[in-house]
Amino acid sequence: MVASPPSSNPAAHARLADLDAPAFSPLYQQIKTLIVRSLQAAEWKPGEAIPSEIELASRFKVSQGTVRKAIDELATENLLVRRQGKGTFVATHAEQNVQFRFLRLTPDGGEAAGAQRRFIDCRRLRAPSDIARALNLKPGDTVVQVRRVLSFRGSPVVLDDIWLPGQLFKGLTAEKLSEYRGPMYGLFETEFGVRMIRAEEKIRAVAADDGAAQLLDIAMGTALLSVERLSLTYDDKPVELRRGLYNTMSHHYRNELS
Amino acid sequence: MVASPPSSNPAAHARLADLDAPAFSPLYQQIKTLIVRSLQAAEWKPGEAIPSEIELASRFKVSQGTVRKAIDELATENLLVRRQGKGTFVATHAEQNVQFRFLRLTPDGGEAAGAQRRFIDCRRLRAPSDIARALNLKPGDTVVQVRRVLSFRGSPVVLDDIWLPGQLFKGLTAEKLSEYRGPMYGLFETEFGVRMIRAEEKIRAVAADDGAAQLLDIAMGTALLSVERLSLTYDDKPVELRRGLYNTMSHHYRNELS
DNA sequence: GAGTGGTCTAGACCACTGA
DNA sequence: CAGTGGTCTAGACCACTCG
Repeated sequence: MVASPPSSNPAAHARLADLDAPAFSPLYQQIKTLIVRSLQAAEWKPGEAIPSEIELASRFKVSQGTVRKAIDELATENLLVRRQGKGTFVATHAEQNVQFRFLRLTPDGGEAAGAQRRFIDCRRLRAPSDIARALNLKPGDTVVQVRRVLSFRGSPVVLDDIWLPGQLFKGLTAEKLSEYRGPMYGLFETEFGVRMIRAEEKIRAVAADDGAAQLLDIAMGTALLSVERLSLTYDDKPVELRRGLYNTMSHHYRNELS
Repeated sequence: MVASPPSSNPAAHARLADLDAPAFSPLYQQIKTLIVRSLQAAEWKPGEAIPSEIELASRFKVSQGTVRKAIDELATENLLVRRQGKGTFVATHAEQNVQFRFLRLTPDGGEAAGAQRRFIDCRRLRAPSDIARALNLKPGDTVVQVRRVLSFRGSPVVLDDIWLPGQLFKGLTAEKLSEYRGPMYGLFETEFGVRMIRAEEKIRAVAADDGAAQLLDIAMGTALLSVERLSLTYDDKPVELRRGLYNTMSHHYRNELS
């Protein structure tokens, strides 16, 4: 792999000497990078199987163990999913079992129920400066703004305002959003080829303003959770900014620390 | 290790046949369990080095690779910390660099500053029923309750109410809390031998009541983040319940999703 | 230089899946 | 049954730390 002589063991670290003064990078890291590139180039699509470890090992001219270590890390980063006996698959948001992978809201009682979605708005506009900055766009670039409400057992609980780079989401309409079954990020994958890899959230407590109060069917001034999410795709490129208001009367945001 | 013949490779899986109908458990999992037991028994204390991989391998009669895999997982679970060239160490809260490992509050500007602590109260009492339930205590067991305020740059930001099982925290006083330099969990480790391994948080938005408003120097009714944390030690045994109120005017709770 | 963790290989065998 | 990932071993060598 990567300009390495075809010989065996000792060659692995020889790469170090080839270059000027590069940071040393283990083989399995380089393999990781190559695999991510293939994912990025959609050589294998979400939900599909990638080549077997043995095949990848022979392709990259390294041992199976090295490929294993690379895949192991990609699996713990949730980019890949291993299934014993079947293969290794590209992770996807478009599956039932991983629904709401990014939604940390849980009913106080315990059992998570399905959500009803209602799309209030979907329009294209020039990005406000704060949005543009967060999404790494030039001022004046167009963004798609989506506004929606999530309800559980008939009660509105979440009000989301979502901004997406217009460049990447050409042809996104309220109709498409409404028609699609499954999580929104699934639609983004299949329709626009945009995969959300990870996200950073900033959480605050705020008082409901008039508009939020009406849409969430609560009194103005009610304390709400404000969740600002920046979603990133490969190479940590930001592709979604989302501002959510959560009514936490009968739900809570759960988090695990370790 | 574990009733295994001293022979080499094929013996590893023989354990499967030894027992009735046990769930198959890989060797490295069993090693993990043994290491955790030693941690639990304080055979190695927080901050200390555990034996080298080679030594553990010979002790458990397995290969170094198997020990490595066990330690790898314990390291990603933050029970151990690897330091190349030096050894593997028992993770600890009593260190500068991991201060606030469990406090996800960040100033909006960016730079995290040191916190000033002020202890308002530290008393022993019979556990209220909800506290007892959460901590897995019998009704009527005594708990230690601590109330404190954290300030940043002179402004009060966090009001914490903390409940601890009285059984485990004999002799905990406001004075000890005030005197101790470093994070509270560091004191718990060194003074009481209680190690916080992981925690679950439930987050809500609430309105400040009179008492909280005064202590946090804000108007009554201000929206606050309510963070209820249940901290667990080995074997997922709950050892702390904490109810925090965070003023998020100039700070936010940050979270990473993946 | 000795001792530690980190990387890499090669090969054996086990567990699971699906044709 | 063949093919996949999962476990385990043994041995070599590299990178880092510290005396």
